[in-house]
Amino acid sequence: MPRMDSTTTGFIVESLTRSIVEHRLQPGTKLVEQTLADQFGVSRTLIRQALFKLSQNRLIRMEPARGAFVASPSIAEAQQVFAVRRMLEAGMTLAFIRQATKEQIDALKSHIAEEEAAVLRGDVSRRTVLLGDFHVRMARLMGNEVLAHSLMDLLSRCALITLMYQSAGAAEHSHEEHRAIVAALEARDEARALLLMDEHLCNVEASLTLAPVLSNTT
Amino acid sequence: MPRMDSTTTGFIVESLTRSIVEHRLQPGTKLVEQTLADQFGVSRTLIRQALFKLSQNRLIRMEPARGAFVASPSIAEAQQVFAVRRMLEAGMTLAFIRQATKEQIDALKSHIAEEEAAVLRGDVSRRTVLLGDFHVRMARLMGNEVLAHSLMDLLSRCALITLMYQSAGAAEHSHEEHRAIVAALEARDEARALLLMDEHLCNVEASLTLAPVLSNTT
DNA sequence: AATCGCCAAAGTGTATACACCTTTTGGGGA
DNA sequence: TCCCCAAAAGGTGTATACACTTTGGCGATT
Repeated sequence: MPRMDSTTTGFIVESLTRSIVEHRLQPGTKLVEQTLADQFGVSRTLIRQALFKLSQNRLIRMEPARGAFVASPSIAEAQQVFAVRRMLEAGMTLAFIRQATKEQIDALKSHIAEEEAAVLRGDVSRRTVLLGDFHVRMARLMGNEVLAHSLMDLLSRCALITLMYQSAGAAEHSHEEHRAIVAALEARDEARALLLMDEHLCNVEASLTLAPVLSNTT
Repeated sequence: MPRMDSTTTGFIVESLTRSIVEHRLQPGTKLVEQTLADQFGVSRTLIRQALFKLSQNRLIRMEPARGAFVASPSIAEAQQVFAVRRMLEAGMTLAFIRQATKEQIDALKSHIAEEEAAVLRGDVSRRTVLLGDFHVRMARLMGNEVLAHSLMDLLSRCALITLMYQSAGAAEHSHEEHRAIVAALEARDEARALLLMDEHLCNVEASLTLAPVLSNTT
């Protein structure tokens, strides 16, 4: 397939990411290059590029000469990912309160409205996407692309972690917590916003079937 | 070259990284695949893998159908990288103070000793490496590989940024600041350690020829 | 003299070929 | 029957071939 368009690899990455995050490919599944190549109608070259990118995102792990497997993050790794998120998002929250304009806060509010719409009409997959996007959008609104990119990375890993370790009443109230965070941001209440954000992340982590969470909050 | 060993690509990545970070390849330089392939004595396949990895690290940027170029991070990007480092390292400092054992603090002290040795014998390149490693080692000692990996990423970008924007008396006193941070860690003085770490990062950033720095500290 | 267009050279993007490693399977011996 | 080894099948790692895009220069046209 000569020069389909320059986003071919990106398309494959997106497609596989969805398959993993939406559970169509279970953790531990082996991804055979030629099989994927046939399915996507491309050569192994492009598949290998895509797999390599996914391995950088830690959504799959590649074992030399043995192949690529859908990642199955350990509990320890899950806790580390959440710990890093708490560090990053605490800093982000502070920066947001100090620098955000009214327009930026309004943008967050309209995101909350989108979340609510998805919740009300019971659109679970859309809701899941939006709940993750809330955090990335905060970073983007701050104009810090480096931060946004780091967070996106962590969030895709969180999606996988959530699916592996989710328990019964998982993170139903994330949307309400987001709303509370935005309220604190708007009130420019640093302490409260920090606390709410940290609690929120701890709640998400605690809703998994992992060991208890140690917060970073003072 | 059939199956040299499974670290061939890694070797090329390391080699190019050094070339970039040590200024043998200046920002903006085009990296032609066949030329590199000849130099390393491998095929373009492996070179492309290496370039792809470097582009994920943001040490190079790849333009579709035009090639790979040594990155030249903008001032804005530099500031964003430092902002993220401050967030991450503030959290790390807190966690370290709360969780670190005496052995872990001693490990940091011995790192400081290594730094001092390099400073005393005027080994500039070794000193540079160690000054960066201090931060990564802190993360490693905490047992958080996710954090360590994120920091390593940011540090390699910082190395490039430093080379692009360094001014005359660049970061000579980083070693002393590290020593002070470790002292605060040992004293379990949270506020002081946080302050020192934040100041340290601000100093590194301020020693560049960028616009003034806004700290995250309260 | 300046500009536009076309052609050739250089270089990237994708596919394919082939070498080597891993895994599995089947048969023979204890 | 069970274990072990060997051979074949399946799959990854690297090299190479070929298609397409970009770029620089030369010449014709205005």
